[in-house]
Formats: sequence, structure tokens, C-alpha cells
Amino acid sequence: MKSKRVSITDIAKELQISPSTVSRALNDTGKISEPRKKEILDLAKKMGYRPNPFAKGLVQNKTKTIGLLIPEFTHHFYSRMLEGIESVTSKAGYQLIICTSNEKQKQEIKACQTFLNSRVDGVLATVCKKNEKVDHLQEIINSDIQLVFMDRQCEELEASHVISNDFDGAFQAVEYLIKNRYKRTAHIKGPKNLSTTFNRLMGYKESLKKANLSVESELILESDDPYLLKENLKNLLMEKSIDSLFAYSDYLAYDAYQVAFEIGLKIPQDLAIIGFADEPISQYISPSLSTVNQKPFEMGAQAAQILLNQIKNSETPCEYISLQTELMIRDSI
Amino acid sequence: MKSKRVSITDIAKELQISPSTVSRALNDTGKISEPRKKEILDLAKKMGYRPNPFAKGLVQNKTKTIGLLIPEFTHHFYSRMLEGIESVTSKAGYQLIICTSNEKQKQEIKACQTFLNSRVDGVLATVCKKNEKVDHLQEIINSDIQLVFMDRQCEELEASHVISNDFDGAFQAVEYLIKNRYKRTAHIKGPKNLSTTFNRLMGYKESLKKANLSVESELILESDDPYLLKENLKNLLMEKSIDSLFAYSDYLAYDAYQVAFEIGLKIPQDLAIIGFADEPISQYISPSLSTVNQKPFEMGAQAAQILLNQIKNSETPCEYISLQTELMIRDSI
DNA sequence: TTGAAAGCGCTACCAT
DNA sequence: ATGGTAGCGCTTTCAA
Repeated sequence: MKSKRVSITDIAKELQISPSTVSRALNDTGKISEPRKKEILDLAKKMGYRPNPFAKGLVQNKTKTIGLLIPEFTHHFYSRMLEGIESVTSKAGYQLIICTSNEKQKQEIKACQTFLNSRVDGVLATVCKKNEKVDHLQEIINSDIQLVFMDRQCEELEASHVISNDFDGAFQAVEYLIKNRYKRTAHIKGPKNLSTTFNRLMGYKESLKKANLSVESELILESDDPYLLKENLKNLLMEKSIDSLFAYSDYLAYDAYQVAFEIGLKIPQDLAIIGFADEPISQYISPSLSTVNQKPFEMGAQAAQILLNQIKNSETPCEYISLQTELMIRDSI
Repeated sequence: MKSKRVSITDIAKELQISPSTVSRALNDTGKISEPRKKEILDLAKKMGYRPNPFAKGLVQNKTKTIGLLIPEFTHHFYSRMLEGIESVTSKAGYQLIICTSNEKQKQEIKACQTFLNSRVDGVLATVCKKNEKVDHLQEIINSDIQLVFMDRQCEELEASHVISNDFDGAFQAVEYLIKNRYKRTAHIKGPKNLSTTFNRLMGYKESLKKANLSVESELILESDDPYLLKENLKNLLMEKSIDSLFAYSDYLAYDAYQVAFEIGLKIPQDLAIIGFADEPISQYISPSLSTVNQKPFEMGAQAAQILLNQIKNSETPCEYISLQTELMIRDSI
């Protein structure tokens, strides 16, 4: 029962005119008389005509397709970013090809191959944690495919990016602790090699410096090994040498909650905590967690908009956007 | 500097053979001599040949593309389902076109148009909450596009589905409450018109009946109006007429937490609670929430697999899968 | 085993 | 304003 798809030539034959005229009417391009146009459009509708994207793509060499590379979607941050992206791309008639890297470089490389094969017009990417090499991303650029980074910066490559102002976000968080008369603030660092980790650490340090407080390396904790982190944190807390904590993420902040509770400390009385990202859990844990909102929806939307601009005009210079964060004060301080 | 893309004819010319032979070698189809094949493959690689998906799609009328319709991605459940889908589609060389409905029928209809226009080979869909009409989905089926529903069933349409066994999940949850000697269990219902709402309610009722407990309509609460829900729940709790609660979702369970705390009740001593979905928050709230895990990753993966089978052979009969859920016991009972 | 050629649906160019 | 037609890159007969 498969009714054959109706093509431009079908319409042309029906109307005894040429395909070019039909094409012109359908695309509202070039000269064409109004009555003709109307006649064609009406028939097209009646016959249920749908343009064949392949034929179009073949001849125009544009795919109206954007590749999206994301580490994973289970963090609310990325889901929300996706919604921001989708809100602008769908409006512009672009489609997304989504690939997840699961933070593995191998999958990231495969994703880039997919993008190349699919001839996407542009790529939006949040690179994975451990990228020693960026050849696969360089290849995207070399193939004249527009590229915009999100959330995580990639300094080796010349491409636009939209990231959070991690430095300011961290600075303000720590500043808020200091203003509230907390004297010794620890920091739990993020994963190695990420620009975000570096920038939040810097914000922490600078904030201390500005308040004439010393930056002590014993108060800066690595988080790569969760067990070790908890041990180190426990020691710090037992020695009562800190009264507050700024964590790279809400999840790491929650780890601190657990350690604190384990040794009988109260939050925020004994330990004030501020996290980062404003994941949903920060509202649900108790006490609710003060944190830094990164505006993921806006991040996605802006990145998509920049990409579309670059696709439209490849001469568009790179843009480097740092989104202001928002300090969300709840009950953990 | 845009180096022109290399095509099959480029390779053919270079080797002074015909394009058809090159095509055969590249696709490993039909008769071709081994040395020839090797020669062609080597050169193709050297020249950086990439098949043009448009030309291929145009001639084969297959897009290797799947449309994915999802209400939204900020619930962990859907993100995880997406990861399950992606794990099988990417392996099979299919690409996903993602559209979100935001639970709005209008956007859902638009998404279906997108799928039709893009000539996707198949569609994976979780329909939105308020669908009075299903014409847009019917049109997908009429256009000979394979369709598989996930999570939410759509009885009006003849299509495969992969859903949770909501009935059993609810039944077991309530059974667990009863076994632990809770006598009066309330239920907070989900959104109207959803198959999941109906099935979980039925599981609740049947579980009570099986234990010879009466089903009391006053203990079944609507959730459409959050304020009203909290008021009603508060009344029930003040009257001390219930000792336990089974909620349609983890978020509704959390609402119950808040009401309980507000009037000074302890969980689970004064009120035992079981939620549904095993969203991340259920581990993070305190006390941690007992809930029903729906295996979203498996749901996505299975739905994708069924869809691929149907795409490969359109005569494949519809499949109706009910995934067994898993009761996750934590501290709220 | 290989080649020649038609044709998928569309646009763009040139002609009228 | 409209028509004719080549050609995008590929697969798929059919013929050799």
C-alpha cells in the first residue's frame, strides 16, 4: 500500500509545467507570477508533497544538521544545556545529531568521525575529561566545519566557546563565606585537566588573597580518588582546622556532607558548604545546599546561536563568552 | 582552501576503472576480485574518501536515521533512557534526530512533521501527557515509518511498545508496606490520561485487595494541583488516618516528606513512604527514599532494538514488552 | 569480473 | 516569467 512519494516532477507533470517553475514556487525564490505560485502551492499541499532532503542536500551541499558532542546526559546540567540548544536549533530548522562520549576519548573520536561522515554543518562540543590529543577536533575545523565549545574550554584550538565564568563564580562563593566570618575555607578540586577545575581553583585562591587570607595547600583537596578524598577531609575536620568548604561540584559537596555527619558535625554551624552547578539534588538534600548556578540553558542557547551565525557566514570571528553565574544561597551556610 | 570532497568517480578516474566497480569494492557487495578490491580500498583511504550520505539516501531511499520524541530531558529517567537508545543505535550506524515536546501536544505534532520531512526510517516516542488526538502519530504509521512507544502506552495505535510493568511495580511496593504491617496506605496519583498513572493505581488497589484490605477513595489523592495535594495530605496525616504512602513519583513522595516534616512527623516511624522511578534525588534526600527502579537504560535499549528489527523487516509483528521493575528499599520504610 | 548508463529529486544555469 | 537541462554522488540494472 506504499503510496509513492510525490516529487517536484510529479507536480510539474500534473500542471503541465516545468520542474524549475515548481521549484521556484516551492522555495519562494526568483521570479514567478502570483497566480502560478498559488496554483502550484495548492496542488503541492493537496498531493502531500514533502521536499526530499537528500536531493536538496546533494545539490546544495548543506545538511541543515548540527553535531552535538556531550559527555553524558544524566547530569542535569547537560540535559538543561541540551534543552537550550534545542530551543534555538529547532526554531532555525536545524537538526541535531547527538553523540555521547561518556568521558572517553575513544568515543569522542568516533563521534567526530560520525560528524564528518554525516557532513554536519557545524559542531557543538563539550570535550571529555581526559583529552591528551585534540587531532579529531582539529580535523573538524580543517574540514571547514564550524565548531563551538561549551562549558569546557579547549585552548589548543581556535574556536568559539561559551563557558561559565568559573573564576568569578568561585570567587564570589568564597567571598560570601569570608564575609560571613568564616576563617578557614577548604576547597575540593575537580577532575584534572579540565579548564573548569583550574578556573574554580583560581577563583578560590584569589578570593582568599583579596581578603588577605593565606592560601594553604593542605586545604586544597584532590577528588580523583573518592576514598582518599573522604579520608583527607575527615582528618581536616577532626583537627577542626577548617570551618567552611567550597566544592568543585554539588556532588563533591554532598560527599563532604556525609563525612561531616559521620563525625557528628552540623551544617552549617560546624561547617559551611558551598557547591557548584545547582544540580537538583542541592535543593533536596538537607540542609539544602548553597551553590553556584551556571545557567546551562543559556549556555546551550548562546552556543547554538553563535554556531548558527558562523554557519551562515564563515567569516564571522570567533566569540568567547563567559556567562555570569549566580550564587544561590540556601541553608548550608 | 576548501579541498573538494573526493567522490567515487574521482577514485574511478584515478584508477582508470568504472565507478560501479569502485562502488562494489566500497560496499563489499557483488563480485569483485580481491586484488582490485584491495587496490580500491587502499586508494580510497589514501584520498580520504567519505561516502556522501545524501547521494546514498537519494538512491536507496533509506536514511539511517531515527526520530526520537521525548517530553523532556531533565528527568534522570529520560536521560538514562536516551543513553540506552544511543548505545544500540550508534552501534548499528543509525543517527538520532531528537525532538522534545515539553509535554505540549503542539510541539509533539511539530516533531512528527520534522520526522516526516526528514524521512526518518523509524520513530521512538514517549507521548506527552495530554494527547486527545493521535492523528500525528497515526500519520507516522501511515507513512510506513516504524514506530515504537516507550514508557507510556498509546492504546489507540497499533505499534510496539516497551514500558515498565507499572502494575507489578506498584503492587510489589504496596505489598512490601503491607508485609511490614502498615495498615492504611494512601496513594498519590500521577497526571491524568497517562497509562502509567492508571497502571500504578491499579497495582495499588489490587495489592490492597489481595491482602483483604479495603480500597478507600479518600486515601487516593490527585496531584494535578500541588497546593491542593499538600492540603489534602496534611488533613489525612493530621487525622492520623494513614501510616504509609505510595506515590506515583519520587518527586510527589518528596512533597509528602515536606508535609510530614511540617507537621512534625517522622519518616518512617510515623509515615512510611515509597516512591517511583528511582530518580537520583531519592538517594540524596533524608531519609533516603525507597522506590521502584524502572530500568530506563534497558527500556531505551530494548525499544531501539525492536525498532531496528522492524526497520530491517517491516513484516516483523509488533512487540509488547513490560519490563520488570526492581523495588529499592532504603530508609523511608 | 567489469563497464556503461539510467535515474533517484532537486536546483541552478542558460535560454527563451 | 517560464522552460530545458545538466549535474550533484551514488547504486543498480543490463550487457559484455
